[in-house]
Amino acid sequence: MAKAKLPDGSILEVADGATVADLAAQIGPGLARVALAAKINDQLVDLSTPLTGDVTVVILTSRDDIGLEITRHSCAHIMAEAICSIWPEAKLVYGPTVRDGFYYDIDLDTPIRPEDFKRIEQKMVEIIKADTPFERAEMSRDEALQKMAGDVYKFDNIQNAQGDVISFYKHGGDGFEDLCRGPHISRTGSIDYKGFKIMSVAGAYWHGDASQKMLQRVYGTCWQNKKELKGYLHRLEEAKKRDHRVIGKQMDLFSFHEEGPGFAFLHPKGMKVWNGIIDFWRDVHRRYGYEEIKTPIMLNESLWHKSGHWDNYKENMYFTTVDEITYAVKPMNCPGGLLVYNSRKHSYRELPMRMAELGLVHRYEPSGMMHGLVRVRQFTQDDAHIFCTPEQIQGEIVGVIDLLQEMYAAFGFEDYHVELSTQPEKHIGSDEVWETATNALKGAIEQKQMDYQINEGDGAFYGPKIDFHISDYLNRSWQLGTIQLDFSMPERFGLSYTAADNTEKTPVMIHRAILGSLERFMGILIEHYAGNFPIWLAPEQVRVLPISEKTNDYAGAVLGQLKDAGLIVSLDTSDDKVGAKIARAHADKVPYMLVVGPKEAEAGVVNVRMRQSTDTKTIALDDLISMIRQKIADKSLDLMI
RNA sequence: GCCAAUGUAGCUCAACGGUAGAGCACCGGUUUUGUAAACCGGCGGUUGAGGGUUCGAUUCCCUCCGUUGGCUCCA
Repeated sequence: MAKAKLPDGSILEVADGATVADLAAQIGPGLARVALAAKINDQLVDLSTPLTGDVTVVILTSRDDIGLEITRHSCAHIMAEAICSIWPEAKLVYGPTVRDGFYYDIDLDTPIRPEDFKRIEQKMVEIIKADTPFERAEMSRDEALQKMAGDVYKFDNIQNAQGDVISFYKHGGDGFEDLCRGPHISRTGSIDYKGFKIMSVAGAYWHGDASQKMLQRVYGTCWQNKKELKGYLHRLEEAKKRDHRVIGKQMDLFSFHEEGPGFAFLHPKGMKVWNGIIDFWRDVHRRYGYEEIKTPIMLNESLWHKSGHWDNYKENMYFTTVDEITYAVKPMNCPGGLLVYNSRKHSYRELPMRMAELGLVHRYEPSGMMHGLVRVRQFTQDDAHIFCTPEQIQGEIVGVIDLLQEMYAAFGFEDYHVELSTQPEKHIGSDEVWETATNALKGAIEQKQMDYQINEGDGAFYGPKIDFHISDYLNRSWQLGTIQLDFSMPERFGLSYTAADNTEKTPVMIHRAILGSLERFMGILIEHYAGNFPIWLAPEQVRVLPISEKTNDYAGAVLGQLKDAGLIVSLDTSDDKVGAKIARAHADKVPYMLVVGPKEAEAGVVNVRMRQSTDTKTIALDDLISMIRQKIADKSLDLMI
């Protein structure tokens, strides 16, 4: 007899060699029907796995995240079979699950087009309806290699596979078989044939290596049922509405033009948001002891030879020649900052020196890389370079993290993750210096009690770094802040300071950015707020809406007072009814709408309506002004008055 | 850059091998309006650019440019 301990603590005895499916049936016919796979002693297995001895068993259904993932993986196999049945020459490469679905990489010379999705889906429905079992077959690695000797992709997969036992799964009437670790659902019919959809096809290099063959990656999504699928498709539609490119157009914040691909044009309203961000940024940096500098956007090419950018970064740079002198448009601000440092001698008493720069940089990006404001060819970095002694490193890093946390909190970003990248193979500087520097970074993160992930060998060639990442609404991860230690530049540029013992020493240089690229940050902010900027950042804070022309004079007076109070305000004197004016103000995402008619004019008050609310409140204008000003000063995320 | 898709009025989208159409926006008029869109009229397009096929191309084909979704990269 085998003893199975279940999640509720109970122990069920089953005949030795009985399968998980048998166990599920013993627990109840309902469970048997929805069971997809199981965990035995925390190991994922198929329902057909026999039970022996004392084990803990968790039976997984599509309600479990893992159950759904297994379903998706099985769905990927079914799609692979469908594709192979349509294009027999297709070679399967690799088909994992991803968030919300799965993909399968396929080597096939005929392009798979969106028009083909329907017939692939139809074939998949047939396979699901045929309800054939997934059957696992195991063999040794050598046997598997021999079996797949003619298939470069599967042969490669087997070589990369972990463990000594290699498994294959078979399903379908034609005996479709694929190398796979498993587990899988027990029958193809367990998938709801209305619960999946093929989403897109894209190119993907084998092993993600641009020198390898471009494969076709077919993406699909799969859910418990039709309703869940529809919910997912609906969420995608909603996410599209939040896309900063869409909102940017709607709200007239910025635009792009063919004349300058990857160069953003900020419109008046976009500039209001931009200036709101940098006013705050300057205030914070002043408080944290930074000085601000500004360096030219192009500098003599020779400087970039000296800095090492010519050797390491030339492909991403723009150049221009005037009077036979070649200038490089700066892709980074550091060389300019170094020239500023070197413009006079420095004493140890001045350190740490924190020099900030909102530097406009240009980086040539391959055309396929560009994406709205978040991936551009020209952007403004909120850069700073800190020059300090080795002993000061950790304290400075902690200071940067403090500053960063204060800024992120003001924008309401709670969810970000930290990555520490360590010494890469190709690097400069001794192992000792790297260790000291890496420990300083680690020490600072630990001192701040932050969780972090280590990216071994992912540092820059000149030093280790810490990166701060956040996810946008479409779940793409973006790097915002970065703190990088640099051992290369101070030496290349012969930086020095006079130490207490009157010797000349080389300072340590820390590069850091908090928001990263202001353009990108603005894009992320737009999505984060869905265009509903908090009052302190809103490109239009208040709009006055007179009921009719008869109240235009009073509305004008209200407008004047709001302007005098320093608020960004406008007046809608169009010949529309107030309902239309309100609808338009909502579309423009204006935080406060002031409706004024004869009643308000008589009493000298305003009727306030807040964005995202249908409540209204009548209030004296002076009171409203002081409340709004308070909210701006507090950077309040709440509009309620 | 690579793979695929795509480009029609300021915006969102129709149509089609035979002279391009709607809604919103804009302009003019009527209305003087009370909390998410009053009514009437008008303006607006060498259909991304350039070639080719054709009696005829916005439609089919090619090249280029932009954009979108991915892949590598990174702020």
